[in-house]
Amino acid sequence: MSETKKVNSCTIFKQDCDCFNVLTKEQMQIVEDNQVIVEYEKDEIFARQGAFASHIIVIEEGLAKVTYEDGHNNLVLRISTPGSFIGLSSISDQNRLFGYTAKAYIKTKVKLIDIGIFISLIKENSLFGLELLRVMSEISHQKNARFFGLMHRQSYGKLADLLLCMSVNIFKEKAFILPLTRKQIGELAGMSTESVIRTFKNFQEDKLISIEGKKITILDMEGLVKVFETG
Amino acid sequence: MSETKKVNSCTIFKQDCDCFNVLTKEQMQIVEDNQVIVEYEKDEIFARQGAFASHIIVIEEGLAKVTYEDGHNNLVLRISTPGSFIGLSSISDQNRLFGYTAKAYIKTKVKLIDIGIFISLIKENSLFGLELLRVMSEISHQKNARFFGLMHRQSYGKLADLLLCMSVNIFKEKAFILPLTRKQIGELAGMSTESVIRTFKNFQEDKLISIEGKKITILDMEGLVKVFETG
DNA sequence: CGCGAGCTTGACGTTGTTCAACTAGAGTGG
DNA sequence: CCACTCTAGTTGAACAACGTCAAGCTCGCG
Repeated sequence: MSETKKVNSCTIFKQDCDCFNVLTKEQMQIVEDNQVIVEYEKDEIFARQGAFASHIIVIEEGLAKVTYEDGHNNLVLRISTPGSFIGLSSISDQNRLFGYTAKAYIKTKVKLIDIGIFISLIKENSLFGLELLRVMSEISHQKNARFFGLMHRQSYGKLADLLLCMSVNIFKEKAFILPLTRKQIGELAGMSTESVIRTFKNFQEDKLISIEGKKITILDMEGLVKVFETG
Repeated sequence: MSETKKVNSCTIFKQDCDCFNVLTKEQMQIVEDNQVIVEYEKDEIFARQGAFASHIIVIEEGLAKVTYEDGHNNLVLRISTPGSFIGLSSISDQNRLFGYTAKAYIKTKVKLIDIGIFISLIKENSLFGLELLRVMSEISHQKNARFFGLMHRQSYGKLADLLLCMSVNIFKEKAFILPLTRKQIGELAGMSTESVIRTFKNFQEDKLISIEGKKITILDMEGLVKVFETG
């Protein structure tokens, strides 16, 4: 009853959308004629909060983090994996500014689509707009779940959540190489670097996971789920 | 530099949208022929997370809270004031379920629009869809700012934020009657009832505000802003 | 008049941050 | 090839902010 779903609350999800499928052949051609593929290196910023959003960005390959900042602190809104959009929410900003910053965790290839063209496609093809509404809605749900987790869970639960999400949603393996530093993991889970380390240590002592450098192996999936649910 | 904007981070904002203005006279007529006005009493729930969203809801009068729940805990996503939509994100959910719960803080009048009709309007009129994208985008920005605040501020800052937002965005007065219990204020600001009380007490001792029952008067706006910025 | 919800206060415990020190490994340049 | 440095990771100790608990209080209402 109280458990509506077993969804985990991370916002690191693969969001494949059919948006472009609803375009006509001609419209698709317009997109293809006006898109640019760019590759960014690790740690490069390819969308900066407050800057003019001249393009809609679609991640092709790689991994990026999307953060909201204010100079002192920053909050990771989500992780973007191939297929996800960056800058959708700028479509409607009257100034067309990015509402957040996107930075490559690893070498990341993105597709840039001119925002003017993108908007004209929305105006021409209402189904395209509807699909985009679907995407934004999905992002919104994910964000709600993510923030719910960040607010109401404590470190054990948050970190278990993150590991489960990485394993289940991103890598689809029980063992995976996490290309993030402890610090980055910390900001993702909303906790300090030290707490991440200590919690990892406890997880290892409890035989839930094993860690060798950046390689994390989930030894006891059920146990970790239990921590996620109760922590 | 580091202060990009002076925006306060609450998600209790008035979100008036021109969505319906882009409809043709005929389309507007369809909306009007298919809308129902309903009034809910204080504490009544008019949208329940996980339930079928048969209608899009527009707040006409009153004040409501939108929460994300999981049985044990709940997280206030935003406060809805007249003009705001509830259920927009269900448009695109394939099951058309509400992603959150909406509950009236006070007597609240809402307009219900059949979701099927709403969607057909989006399909017919791409400008309508674009406007809705604009709204969702706005909600998204507000949510980012809100959670940024909830995550990175401590109780003083969060409560100062809330009071400023109430005063500036909702009531547009330095003195206003907050129709919420301490507990409700607490869940809004992400803190315990007791912490709300203690913080209020401190604010009064510092001559920032005065409180008589539910009536709150901001005595020192600048001081409160300072607390908001530094706390 | 008495009940109960909301409010207030104090004491206490705990989580998790912060700080500081130390280690390990990866580059770098003489 | 060996200091030298820099980053990332690790550990311990101290501390602070908050939540929790428990107890009284107050006020509105039946």
